[in-house]
Amino acid sequence: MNTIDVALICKALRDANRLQIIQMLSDGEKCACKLLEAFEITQPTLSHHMRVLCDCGLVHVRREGKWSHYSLNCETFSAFKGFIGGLACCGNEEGGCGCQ
Amino acid sequence: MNTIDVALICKALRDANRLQIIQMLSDGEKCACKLLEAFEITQPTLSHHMRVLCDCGLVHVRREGKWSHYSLNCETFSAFKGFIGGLACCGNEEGGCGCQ
DNA sequence: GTTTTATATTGACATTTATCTATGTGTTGC
DNA sequence: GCAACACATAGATAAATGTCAATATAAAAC
Repeated sequence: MNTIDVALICKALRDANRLQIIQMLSDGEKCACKLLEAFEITQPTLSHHMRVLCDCGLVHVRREGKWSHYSLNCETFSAFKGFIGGLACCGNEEGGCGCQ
Repeated sequence: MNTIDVALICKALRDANRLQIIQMLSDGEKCACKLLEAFEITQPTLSHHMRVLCDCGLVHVRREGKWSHYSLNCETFSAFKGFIGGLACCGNEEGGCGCQ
């Protein structure tokens, strides 16, 4: 997974509602109707959010009759977690680039 | 760290340039001039990006004379990694919400 | 077949945002 | 003090985006 892919996923997660959707899906597969109950948004807006989440590969949809069941796409999500988790952060306060 | 904070950070990381800046800072502290060399953007644009990264708490700036040295803010960044890493994803393909 | 139900698509609109040019601020060196 | 340097801020603009109302699609129920 490269920077572009990660940026696409972050772009999808920049919305607090979508982030909360991911949190809910992390608990297990949910259908659109259940997700809709949890938010103060209209149905088309939720549909739009789910499309964004699916487009970046973070979420998978399983259609069954008139229901749409959404779940996290493990492969993409794990790769994303790996990228973020792989970034170091501690022990780099001083003497980096050699300016001055 | 709650959903709002994480969404703010994702909002900051939604830009591929900023994500790459984080990647560079993950390697150690860098001054603005070194960062600028790595991108095809103007100085004010870089300054804007750094402000966004600082505002969400992800990056720390150390001013020294006329130089600005940027580094990852370990505390915020670790909390973010913890949030993302803590989201489960596997083994939830079936039977979630009880629809139907 | 008609109605209801679950979800998706379209089109519009206000807000946000990435980028630029121009300018300001603060520091260093002469 | 003055010029050069590193960086920040202000203002403008085009593009992206979250949201909604209206409508379409597609399955289920009758």
